Amino acid sequence: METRELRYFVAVAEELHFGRAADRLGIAQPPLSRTIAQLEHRLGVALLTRTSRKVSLTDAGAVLLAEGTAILGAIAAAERRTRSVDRPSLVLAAKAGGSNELLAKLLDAYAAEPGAVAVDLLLCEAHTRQPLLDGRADVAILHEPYDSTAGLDVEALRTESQFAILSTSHPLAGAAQLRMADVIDLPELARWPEPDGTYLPGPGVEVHNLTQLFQMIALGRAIAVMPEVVRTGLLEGLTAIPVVDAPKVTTAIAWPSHSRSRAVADLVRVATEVSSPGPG
Amino acid sequence: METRELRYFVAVAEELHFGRAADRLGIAQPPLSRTIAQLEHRLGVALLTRTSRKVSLTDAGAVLLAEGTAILGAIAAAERRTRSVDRPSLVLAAKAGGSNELLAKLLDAYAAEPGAVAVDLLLCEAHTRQPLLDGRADVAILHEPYDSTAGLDVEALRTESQFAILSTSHPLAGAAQLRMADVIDLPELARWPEPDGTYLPGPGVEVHNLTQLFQMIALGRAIAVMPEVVRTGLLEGLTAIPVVDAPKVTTAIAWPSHSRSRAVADLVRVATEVSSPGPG
DNA sequence: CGCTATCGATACCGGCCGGGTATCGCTGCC
DNA sequence: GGCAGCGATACCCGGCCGGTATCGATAGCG
Repeated sequence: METRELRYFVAVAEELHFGRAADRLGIAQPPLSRTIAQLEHRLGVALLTRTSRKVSLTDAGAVLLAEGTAILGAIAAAERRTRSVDRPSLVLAAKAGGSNELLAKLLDAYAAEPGAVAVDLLLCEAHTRQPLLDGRADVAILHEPYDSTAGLDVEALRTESQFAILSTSHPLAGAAQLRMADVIDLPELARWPEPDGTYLPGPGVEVHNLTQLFQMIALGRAIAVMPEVVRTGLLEGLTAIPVVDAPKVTTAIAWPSHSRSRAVADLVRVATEVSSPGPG
Repeated sequence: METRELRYFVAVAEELHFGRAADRLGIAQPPLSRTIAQLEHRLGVALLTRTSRKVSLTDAGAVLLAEGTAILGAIAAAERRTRSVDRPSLVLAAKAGGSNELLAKLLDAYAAEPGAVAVDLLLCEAHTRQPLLDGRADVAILHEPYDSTAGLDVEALRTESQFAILSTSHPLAGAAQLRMADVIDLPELARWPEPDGTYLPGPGVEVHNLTQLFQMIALGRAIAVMPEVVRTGLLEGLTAIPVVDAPKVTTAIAWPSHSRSRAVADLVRVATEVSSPGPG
């Protein structure tokens, strides 16, 4: 199976439309049809069912789509990592607006290490997992269970309970504490994008970063349940109320499991030291 | 980067010889040289340093070799899994001769499940990780910390302490218990292959499966430190003595982290049920 | 019920690229 | 210094990839 075939198949499987997929790939539609047919022939399985009006995935196609996107990400990652060997530097992916205090401590402590390399920050709107998988980042700060850690090596840094963030004018703003049942069905509960960038259907506002979320909350248009850490530096007019039965959120540092980089190992070690209780 | 380029590069990087690599790939040497040069040009990095007498890897080449073999394995896995979607069956990799009792219970219990599919057993000489990565197996039984679980999802099944296995005529055979310091430097300590099939240098006998190991031990040519489970059905003339400070060994069931197979999920659940304490 | 727009498949053609053979240039060795 | 081994280069050929033109099927519509 060639990379080209995989790229073409993934494009069609995502678009479910040969014309649009060909467009996205920058080629004409006939060679695309032919390549997919060849791939199916060689695998001996139908990947797509097509009528002249509709294209859909078979079970086998769904499997190949899942594995194929992972493989294409791994290839992109391999290229980037291979290219950047000679200029040692580290890209750390983190969520914009989140965990800033931990991040600052980590960067300071790592910079003081002997043999520290330059650390570039990749601030992501939401998910830090994708850049890790496709090689745009070497290490990522993420939050379980919100972010999936499948296929990554992970070191937990700290665990926090969660708070409801809401406008001080919200009816629930006076409560001393809340339970998930109090908030889970509220129509103003903000919705985050899924890893693929789409939103699950629902009533709440669609937000794609923390700044936007906080503005929405301040305007009384949204509420959210978030880890304790975002309380620091909360906007005027917002309040945080503990949600006692919300699942604990673990802030963790993650890296590709086959990473052999000295710099990554150092950064992870510093991260655990910085976040562990005790002096330092 | 195309799969073909990656295959070619990995062949050269492993052989460190263009002629042999071309031979292994079934092509002539000139197109191989040309393809590698193109790859280097496109990546903008030297992957190999060649004199007319010797080929060696650059740092960048070492990175690409590591990532490339993983990618090629993933591609092979994707093909196999895609092909076998329509004929649901499951391949379980296990070490030949190890954990047989657990294995039997697992297979029996799973077969009794509603919706169980056929389970094929892949009995490996040593490492069950590789067949999992390259798609020859869907699930594997492995032992931490002996086997690396990087990139896999793992469910621990049971944890055991370790025993020294030795001939009854061995000088240490009479001891009630041992410590690692008693055995670690013994010249007859058997050596297992690394994941790549090679052996680390050392004095001990090179063994590649349990049967062979036990024969060597019975002959007084070797000793080994192994999990408790191998005591059941120990050969005549062998004895097992607890090594009190040896690291605990965890038997675990592992599967590729992006697996979405119902059958795998069922098998893992049954495995945890079968191995958990209590009735059943 | 037929016209039409849409969409994937097919037919066919041209250029590029991947693979082959022949050969060169370099290097270590007897 | 002759020779053998090895990778690079030169050059040719055929197949495959991508393009245009067109077909066949189907859903929507009046």
